[in-house]
Amino acid sequence: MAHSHSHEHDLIDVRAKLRGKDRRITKPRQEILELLGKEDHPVTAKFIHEKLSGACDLVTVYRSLKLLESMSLVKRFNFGDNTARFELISSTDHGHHHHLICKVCRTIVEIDECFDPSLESKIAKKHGFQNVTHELEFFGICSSCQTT
Amino acid sequence: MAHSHSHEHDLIDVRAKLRGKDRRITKPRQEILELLGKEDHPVTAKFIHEKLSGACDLVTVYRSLKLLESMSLVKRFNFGDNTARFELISSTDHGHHHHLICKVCRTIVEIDECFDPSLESKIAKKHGFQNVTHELEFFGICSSCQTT
DNA sequence: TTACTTATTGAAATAGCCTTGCAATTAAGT
DNA sequence: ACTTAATTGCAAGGCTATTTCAATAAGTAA
Repeated sequence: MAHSHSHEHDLIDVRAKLRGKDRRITKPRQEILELLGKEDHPVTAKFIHEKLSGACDLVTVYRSLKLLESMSLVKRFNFGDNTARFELISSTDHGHHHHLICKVCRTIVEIDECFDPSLESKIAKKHGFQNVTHELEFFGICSSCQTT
Repeated sequence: MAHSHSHEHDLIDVRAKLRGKDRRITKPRQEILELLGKEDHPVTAKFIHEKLSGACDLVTVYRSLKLLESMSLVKRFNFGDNTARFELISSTDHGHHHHLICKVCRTIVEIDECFDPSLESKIAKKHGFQNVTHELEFFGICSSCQTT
């Protein structure tokens, strides 16, 4: 999970990565990273902006997330509601995990299971693709939302 | 694939389904269904509107697609570029198949393979969810776009 | 066919997410 | 501190998709 290791360590990584790219460690970026470190599930830019309540502009949140994504520090998810969600990439699962989302209340559950990686390489080979990855999300109705 | 069975048969189904819902078989809806029947891959509302060149308004395309989706005649896909894509649900695979998308040129390849369904039921059971489905898309770099 | 009822359409306006342009600000190196 | 260039805030703009409402057309019944 995103919050399972120390934030200090993360920040050192970030500083190193930023320096190499001629970029700066700014207050908004630090705050966004810190917030993401505390969240268990992917969150929207709007959510981050509200939680940070005035610490920076919403535009800056978007820009920061885009930067952090390009640096592979943050992963972007799309749950089909036209709103991007972002999660800190954890060092344990390299950002690769999936979600189970309630179609009714939009509750998100983190999923560790995945299918056998041979499926991916098989597909890549069959169609001559390289660097094949996948996006997999599960949708259903959570126990609270079931009409029984 | 979407175009693998007769359009006439599809239209009979559509008529029956529409009648039961107190809805009407209009020219735009017929044209959209016909167009989708000819496409091999999911297409955007804008694409449909352009192909139909003035046959109806773009708003009508959106509305029709939403209706057809609610009737399980059309399936909506999301390839992460903030644009919904739509495909006719074929009677052969019940609309369940996946795609391999080139990250560079956005070429789409239809994929028949899928992981073992036991993974889905396992996840559903573990978290107390019902009616669990999944969205799975593969992304990579196609042979034409590889720098080698 | 004609008349009637109501779903559907087109056009313009609106909503929501996200991006861009530019002047003002601030981080980082010297 | 000084300098340089990245970054921010604000306003404006872009794009996908939805809503409103009067006009239109599909389906039904006479």
